[in-house]
Amino acid sequence: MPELPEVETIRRDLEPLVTGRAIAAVEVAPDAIDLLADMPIEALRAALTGRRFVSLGRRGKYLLFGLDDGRALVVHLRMTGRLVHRAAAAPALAHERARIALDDGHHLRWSDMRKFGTWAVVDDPAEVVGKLGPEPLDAAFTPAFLRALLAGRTAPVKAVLLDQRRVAGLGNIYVDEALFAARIRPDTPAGEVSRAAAARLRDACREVLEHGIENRGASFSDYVDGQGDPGRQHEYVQVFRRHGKPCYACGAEIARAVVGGRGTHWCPRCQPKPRRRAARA
DNA sequence: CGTTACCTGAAA
DNA sequence: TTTCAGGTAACG
Repeated sequence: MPELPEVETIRRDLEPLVTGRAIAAVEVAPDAIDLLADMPIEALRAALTGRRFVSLGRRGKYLLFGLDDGRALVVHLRMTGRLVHRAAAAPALAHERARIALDDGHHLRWSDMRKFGTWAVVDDPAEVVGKLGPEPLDAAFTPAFLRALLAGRTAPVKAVLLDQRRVAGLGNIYVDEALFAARIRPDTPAGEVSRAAAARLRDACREVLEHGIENRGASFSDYVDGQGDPGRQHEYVQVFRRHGKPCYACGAEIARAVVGGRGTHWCPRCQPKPRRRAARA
């Protein structure tokens, strides 16, 4: 469900609502064991109850809740996880499986239809996020960095962008949108992306993510923000899930195929196959 | 490297 | 009934 813009929107929503708040109680549904990577529910409850939230950060698609004992609650929403701030008396969310009671009469409610999301309390968030690639909105994500990432690889450029160890935070929506904006076909072998195209792609990644944040995320199905409201970015996508419809730029029919194991959308005219270096006569 | 599994519900 | 889903880890 959530990619960088969706997780960042939730982070910005929740940060002022949880920072400084103490944790009065933690309730986890009995069938929510798989929520926790390694920790028994009782250990989670003991680690959180009585603690105070001191910060809320994000790395890639992870939310990092800093605790006043120096540890951190690290949450990943995977496909359908939701984290919503609600008055304590508010009715349960659909598929609600956990809640954190704050000391101001509100809850952080957790729901997760597909049960893929994870929580972990760790001494150092690097235990979880240490292997991620750079943030695409940081200065370290330069054209030269991206070019080096792609160089020499035969995997589709889309697969490289989706690999969180190489760049952190891009997912299926924003990769398709960035490749459209950069006029690169998603199945192009990464090593065949030209220097100029790689430079366009670097800018395109940043632009689509920034637009996604400005529009508070894309709600194609399950994503909601920290208040439980959908975003608007799905109204502005150029190619994602638009297969069979006309390209806004040229009118050609948007195509769909599986690339890198994921449903992939592109404009066959705006994103032509790269011109192979002419064979020597 | 690509494929499969994890789980549930909506859409085709 | 079958396919598909915004993610990732574990396979071969």
